Amino acid sequence: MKTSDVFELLRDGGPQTRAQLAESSGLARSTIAARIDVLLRLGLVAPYGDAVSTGGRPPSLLALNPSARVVVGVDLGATHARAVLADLAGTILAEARADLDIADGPDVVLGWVTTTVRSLLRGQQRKLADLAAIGIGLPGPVEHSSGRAINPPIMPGWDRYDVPAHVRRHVDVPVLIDNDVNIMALGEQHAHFPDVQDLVFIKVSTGIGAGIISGGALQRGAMGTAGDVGHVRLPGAEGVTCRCGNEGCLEAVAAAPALAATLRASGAEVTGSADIVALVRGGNLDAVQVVRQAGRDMGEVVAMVVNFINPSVVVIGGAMSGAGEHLIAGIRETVYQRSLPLATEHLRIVPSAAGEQAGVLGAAALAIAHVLSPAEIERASLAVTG
Amino acid sequence: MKTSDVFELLRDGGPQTRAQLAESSGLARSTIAARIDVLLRLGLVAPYGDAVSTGGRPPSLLALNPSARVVVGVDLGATHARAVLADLAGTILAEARADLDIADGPDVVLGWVTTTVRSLLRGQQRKLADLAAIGIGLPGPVEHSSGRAINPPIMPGWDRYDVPAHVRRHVDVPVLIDNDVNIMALGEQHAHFPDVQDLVFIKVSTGIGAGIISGGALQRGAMGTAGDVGHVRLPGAEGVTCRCGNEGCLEAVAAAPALAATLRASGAEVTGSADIVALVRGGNLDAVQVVRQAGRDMGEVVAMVVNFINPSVVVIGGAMSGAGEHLIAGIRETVYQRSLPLATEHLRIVPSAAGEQAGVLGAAALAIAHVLSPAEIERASLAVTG
DNA sequence: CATCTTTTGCCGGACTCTCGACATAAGCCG
DNA sequence: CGGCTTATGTCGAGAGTCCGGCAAAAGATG
Repeated sequence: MKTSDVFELLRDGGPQTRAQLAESSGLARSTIAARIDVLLRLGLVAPYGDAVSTGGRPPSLLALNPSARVVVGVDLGATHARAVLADLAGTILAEARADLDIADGPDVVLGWVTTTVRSLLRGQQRKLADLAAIGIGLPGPVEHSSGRAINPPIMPGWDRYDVPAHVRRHVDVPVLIDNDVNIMALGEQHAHFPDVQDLVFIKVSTGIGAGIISGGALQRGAMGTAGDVGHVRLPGAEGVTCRCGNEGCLEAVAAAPALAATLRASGAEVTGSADIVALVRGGNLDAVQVVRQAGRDMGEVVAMVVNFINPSVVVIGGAMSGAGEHLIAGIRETVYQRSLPLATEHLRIVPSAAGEQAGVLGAAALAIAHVLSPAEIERASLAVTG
Repeated sequence: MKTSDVFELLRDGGPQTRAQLAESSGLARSTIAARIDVLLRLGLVAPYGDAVSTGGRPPSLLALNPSARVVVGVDLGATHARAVLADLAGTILAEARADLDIADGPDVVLGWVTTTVRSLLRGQQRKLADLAAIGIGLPGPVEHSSGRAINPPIMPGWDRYDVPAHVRRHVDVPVLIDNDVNIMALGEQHAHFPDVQDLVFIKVSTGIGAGIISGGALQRGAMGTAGDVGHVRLPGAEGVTCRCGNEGCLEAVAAAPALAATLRASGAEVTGSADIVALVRGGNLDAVQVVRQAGRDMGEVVAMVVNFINPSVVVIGGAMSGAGEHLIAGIRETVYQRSLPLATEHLRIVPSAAGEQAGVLGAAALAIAHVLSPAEIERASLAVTG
């Protein structure tokens, strides 16, 4: 049983002919043909035109068929909900969003999710059977294995609520749940750093959190709460109290509310990260300075993260990342000063290329990873052959 | 091909009868018998006495046979070298150590290693063929896959030196190389926390470093330099310069040299961690206070690590850990104050139980993990059947 | 001591997997 | 257009795997 192996070859080897597959796998052409037949019947693989003939019958190229199935990725934030319909390559086919308060509780929010899943499918003339899985990101600590939020601070009514069960009652497909920052990390990796094994995504908005991909795998920690970088005590920030009850936290100094407060003190009218970003984009010097300083403060923590987990890419995302290079510049300034040369030698610190879509892309990636896992492929191929 | 699966069942299921194995694996008794036969011939499995009869012939219990093969674990420090001969359960059979300067270079140090391997084997009447692998820990950044040290600061002459090749020229067995703190983490996990998937080992002596086991796997980072926690900037330590060139580093405040300097300033005669530990053990109040404060300072960083990677166990080891509960108490004090409740709920912060042996135990564990990996088992069983 | 129960070793047969060969399809070339 | 080259589909044979049954072994039981 290893039709999944053939699939893997095709997946990360690009379009190939049967002969090439036989060559690189060591199996006989006839065996490969049988495997390919299964994958063709599953729709996971499709002909990809003919290659150039070398004098005889032209070989037919085979490639992964991204449109065989679709997945839905859902990104639930504190006050927004976003969903995409994506094919198996992660390409977005349709989008939806709503201003939805997570505090309205599972019934309301998941109700939106299930109706949106159906309407997205309808909008693309896709049948329910085409849907392979749903990935959902939640703004709080999540036990990935059970799909439940655990003591989430901003999600009243969600504590230990069985999200997959709820969704499956309405749409019976596998449902994968993870933390919102984790899926952003996944999304950025999937879409822009497919070959990077060690990536840290830092989300800056109301709070500051990190998603850690190390050794190629998402690191969730013992309780699923890994990635908290907002409450590191920052040198020089003594006396500033944070909503967590301690003082000197990074979040109390460099997250959006703190920057807004600073700017308000000098007369500007700002309430949230959007306003700050607007000011920076408008060239307001105060705002630029404040953001750059926030970058320096964050750099202190990023330097620590770089020393600790030694990623090859650090991605800065979240609402505040709209302030662009100023934030990144501040971060780089500190990181390259404070981190060890060996760790920064090949380090890239970049703004999120996926932007607001990082979350939904990651949720889709989570679903895709499930659907295309060897175990799932084997299960599916058994259903076709048997 | 799945004699390795049967082995796994036996490995983490404890002594079992063939019938039980057949039951839990779903295979037929005869198939299990064939697999067991191979494992018996390999020596990896051995009869483990008879179980109680239920009225007929008593079933024979089978269990992993730890003494089938042996491994050597080597822990190389800046000024010491330590090696153990261990069986496949990680039980130490014989030990050796020497005062050896790593700066003497690969030829001298690895010369000691190879001769020690042979003498350890001779001392236990073991043949060279009984040796299954060698694990070695080096005090610097290591590229695990190639077994080379990369730009190691305290290892002149070792940069990119091919350690496995050198060792294999004299003793032709697989040679696994890793960072010294990483193997300590492995050792502590293997010996005392076999079921823990998320463990951070913090070594405190001349420097401060961490070994990270997350999601059950050692996290080495992109360049193999993960785990550096010594050069985090500490709030309140501004102005103290560190050997790394920055200021305010944890290491410059809480590592052994800093503590020794503080104690010397108040008149005590101390040069290294051993002296400090002796003073603390002797009840010297100054020393106790200094160590406790060092604990608090470290706690600041440990709290950060706990928030970031969310381990279930933090182990404090290294020469300074001999100062015992005072150091740990200081760490706990800060961690439980600074870390998030969810992350500390089930967190244990404990002194290293393996102590000075953590390194060699971990090096042995690294070797054992290689020998007992499914791939290696399959390879070996092919050699027996074919 | 004879019989019964349960485990273990052995063996034939069924099943599956994989291979290589052969026939067919498809395009190139004179 | 017919022969040539190369790719693809089909099929039977061989190898290996796994299962179930049977006989022997080892101890319990009366």
